[in-house]
Amino acid sequence: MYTVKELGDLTGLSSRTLRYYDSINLLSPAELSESGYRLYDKRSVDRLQQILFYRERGLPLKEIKRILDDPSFDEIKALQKHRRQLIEEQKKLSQLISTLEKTLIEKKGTITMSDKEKFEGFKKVMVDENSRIYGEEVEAAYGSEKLNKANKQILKMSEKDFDKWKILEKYIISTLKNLLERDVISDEEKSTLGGMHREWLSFTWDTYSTAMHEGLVEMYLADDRFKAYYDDRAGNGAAEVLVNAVKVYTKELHENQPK
Amino acid sequence: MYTVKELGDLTGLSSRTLRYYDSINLLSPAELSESGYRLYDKRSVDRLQQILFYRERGLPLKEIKRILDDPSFDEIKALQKHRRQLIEEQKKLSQLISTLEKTLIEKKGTITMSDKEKFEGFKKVMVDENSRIYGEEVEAAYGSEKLNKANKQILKMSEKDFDKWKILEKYIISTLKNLLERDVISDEEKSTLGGMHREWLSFTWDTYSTAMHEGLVEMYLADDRFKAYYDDRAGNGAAEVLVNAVKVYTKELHENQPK
DNA sequence: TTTAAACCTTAACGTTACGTCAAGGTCAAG
DNA sequence: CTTGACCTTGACGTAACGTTAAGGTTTAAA
Repeated sequence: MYTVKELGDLTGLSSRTLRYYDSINLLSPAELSESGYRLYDKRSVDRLQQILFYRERGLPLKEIKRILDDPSFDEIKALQKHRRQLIEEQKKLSQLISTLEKTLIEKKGTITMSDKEKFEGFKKVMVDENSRIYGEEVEAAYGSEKLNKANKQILKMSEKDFDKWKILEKYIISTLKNLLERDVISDEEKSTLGGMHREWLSFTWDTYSTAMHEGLVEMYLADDRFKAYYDDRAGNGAAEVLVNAVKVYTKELHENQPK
Repeated sequence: MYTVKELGDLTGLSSRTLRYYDSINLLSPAELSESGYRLYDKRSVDRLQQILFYRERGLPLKEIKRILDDPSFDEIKALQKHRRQLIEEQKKLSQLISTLEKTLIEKKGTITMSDKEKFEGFKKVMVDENSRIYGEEVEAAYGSEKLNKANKQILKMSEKDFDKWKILEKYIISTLKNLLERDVISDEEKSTLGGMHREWLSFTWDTYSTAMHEGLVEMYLADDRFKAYYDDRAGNGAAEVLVNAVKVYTKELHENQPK
């Protein structure tokens, strides 16, 4: 049995918040002590965990209450949905960090960003409760129209992404080809190429670190298969140029001389 | 020049929000049209981007205004701080997903969780404007490698994912090869390797628990075929290094104690 | 050329999810 | 037996908008 303070410390919530949740009947204590203290038990704790997962996803408390109090509520399915949503959220964050890093480099004067690019990653992950948790019921009731629309959007998106991914790769290779014909390559050009490669990478890697990026391209050199891939497509020495470009790019991310 | 709606569409904000930001002097339009329409220019757009980065980190608008209006405000430094903070946020999310996955496994009846474990990852990332100004090295030390993404398994493994899977495996092996040539391997490096292995694993495993992860790598040692697989590719003793690395990684996950 | 849709404006009230007193009761430790 | 850290129920405050109302402007089509 936990008191409000204890449960608050456990979860990071304030006592006031727990009292508020009681007042709106979102989370009532298991019982009251003789002197009227709220006492929470294991079941409350589990319910609170669910509440916080939903809250983390940005659902209003009223909606959370509706969902949790629904007799057909399926805890496991809800948790799986949470996981998908959080993974989406993580993607958004990665995107945001990527936008931020691009901005950083832009401020240092080597690239320019479109206004649209400046806000990639900010927009909210869509929270559509109806389309999955009660997927079957919704479909039964309203036909599969709404559901299909949602699903189609995901498919369409990834198809588009896939195209973008391939285009980006082609672009990298043609840039490499261009640069190989030149005697001198400026750091700016290298950084731009490194950034392109990073963007290409971000389609397949959800998390990014400069160390890992450098490690990957170093592997390009060590592994003949990868080296051959770039050399074949863009010309001899292409892999080396790319590795060098990525290093310039990651170095710029770490340094902080303005302009 | 953008009107409210246009800027709103660009950023994902509502017109009302932009009008509100104007009313509190957080973001004023560059000028007003003849008929009184708000018109935003490039400078507004850049300022708005900064505002949104701060907002994403959870700072109250009043504080954001104070920071941006401070004459000593350094845009580049601010962006770098955003980056560190967002990476921190990413870490929290990974932790949360891990908690969620543990909960899922618990619900399926194979493990039990302490009440404390049930809330790991919920607590807010500290938003401390003043601390950590001198933390550039910290950033280098804990890159986001450790922050692995959970299961891609939701979707069937696409061609794209399959490539990533193979690249990741190559990368693990080349890291192993590197580490084998060294006398001392830090816990950081081990943990990073363990995290990579987990990410690799997540392509084929639906759910994750540290116990399962440990169990799997222990099997690597017991089963000669697995041991040979890594030893052949990365050198003698590679399997042991990997097992050790995974143990460091899972231990860190349990202790929730970075560094 | 007019007319309807889709913008824009200010003003004002509503809402969510709490924070913050205030005034008082309870409990374990010293 | 007193002190300090808890707890209680109000009740008002607040941040960051959403929403509605009442009306003016722009644009593109009929």
